[in-house]
Amino acid sequence: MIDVRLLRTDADGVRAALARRTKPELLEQIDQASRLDERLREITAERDETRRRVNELSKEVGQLRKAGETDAAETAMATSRSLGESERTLAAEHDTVSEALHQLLLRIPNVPHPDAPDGAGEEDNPLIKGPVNMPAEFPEHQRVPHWESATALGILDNERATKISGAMFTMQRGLGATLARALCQLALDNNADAFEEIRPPTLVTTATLTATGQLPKFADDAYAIERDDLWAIPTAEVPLTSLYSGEVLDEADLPALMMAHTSCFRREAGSAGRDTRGMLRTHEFDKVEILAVATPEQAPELLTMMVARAERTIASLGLPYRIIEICTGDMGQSHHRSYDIEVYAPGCDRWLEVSSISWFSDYQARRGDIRLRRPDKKGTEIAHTLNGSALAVPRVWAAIIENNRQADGSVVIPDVLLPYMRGATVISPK
RNA sequence: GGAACGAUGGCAGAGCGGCCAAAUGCAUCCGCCUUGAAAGCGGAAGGGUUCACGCCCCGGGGGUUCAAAUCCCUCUCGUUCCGCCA
Repeated sequence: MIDVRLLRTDADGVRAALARRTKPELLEQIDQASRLDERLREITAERDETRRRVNELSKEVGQLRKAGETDAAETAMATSRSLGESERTLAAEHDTVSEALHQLLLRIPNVPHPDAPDGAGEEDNPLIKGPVNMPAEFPEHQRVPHWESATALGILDNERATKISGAMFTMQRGLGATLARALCQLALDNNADAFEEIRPPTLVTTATLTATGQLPKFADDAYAIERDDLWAIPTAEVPLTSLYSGEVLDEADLPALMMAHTSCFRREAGSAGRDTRGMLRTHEFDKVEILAVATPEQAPELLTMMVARAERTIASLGLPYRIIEICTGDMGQSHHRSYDIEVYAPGCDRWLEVSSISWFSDYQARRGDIRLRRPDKKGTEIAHTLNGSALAVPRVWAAIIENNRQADGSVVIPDVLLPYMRGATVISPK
């Protein structure tokens, strides 16, 4: 949620910043929010003045009663009673306008960082680094899509996953399952020096899913368990961001760095038929997420640090990769600045997004009410949040299967994963 | 799932419907005292919103009343007991 006060003091600045997202309808929404805010302030002032008089009169009633002046007390009560009527009307109007403004603000995206590159969409995302580890050409045996080679190796059994749970669910078996878990372990171990490991719940309340920005706008993309009013998390970002919601953190305790390995659940509504093969897009997958709650000053450096950490893990696997920055037209609604790491998969001949690292400025923290207190300052301020995937399993798994495929059809396991593979060094055909 | 009790400031814990933003203790900060500290003494100190006056905040929501931390309803969470259970 953007700061309404910013809208008040610098409406033109907000307009200009959001115009960079190249969504014309946003500007209309901002104007509407400004109008609602103005109206809200008028009503609030009027309501508060009425309340002040009621409070005043009520005190008088008490004093008059005590003094035995019953008639005067009755008069004051009558006045207060009629004021109470108008107070109720004003309060109702206040609540209506306030709710309308709130709903509108929930849907207005974050302002992009001044240095975020301009652009209309995906095609304008600038390349920041790479390609790294990219061979001049790939031998024919690497040009096999993982859904074919992995199925042949017996480590991917999507046919049975579909039987059990329906389309777009996957299942790894044997060393394939071990490999998936090894990737998570690697990502956790690579970040354990700085990040506290958390094992959060994967079912969360509506309030929690709203705080991170998934609701109300993306309700169709999340699995809902209606009977209990719970939602399955699409990413560990959701519970981790809300870990400190409603709390005031001491500046000395920041940044709070957390990581978690969880299943992630996505309905992928609207993407039926796209990327449905193999492990490119699935309803349930494993991911290791890293996340920071920080002061505004700490945030830029943390963003760099988190990108570097995600990169280091990908690089250590020996996969061809590149880093791109997300331009204003392609940025997610909560993002302030954002980078993607992509891995090349020769079998499907595609760059696969395997990590997305973003700085949310105070957008999420305002929704989630995460604040910080400075030692010498009165009051509190809204914290900043950042998060990113340290490693998302399916696409990295797929890229390993394709990139490490040998001429005989076997797949060599990257060295950094060997400690987690129970002695296996290669996945061979049966 | 059933029953009883509970939820108040950083923590603990008072609080006859009006004198309650809220006692007291601990913790914190600033003085005094001391070579320095502890103890003792004196003082300061909640959050949100507003340019400000003010308004709002005693788990959330609703109600009664001129007036609610206080009464009523409801939800959530916690504790204890019973039941069920991997």
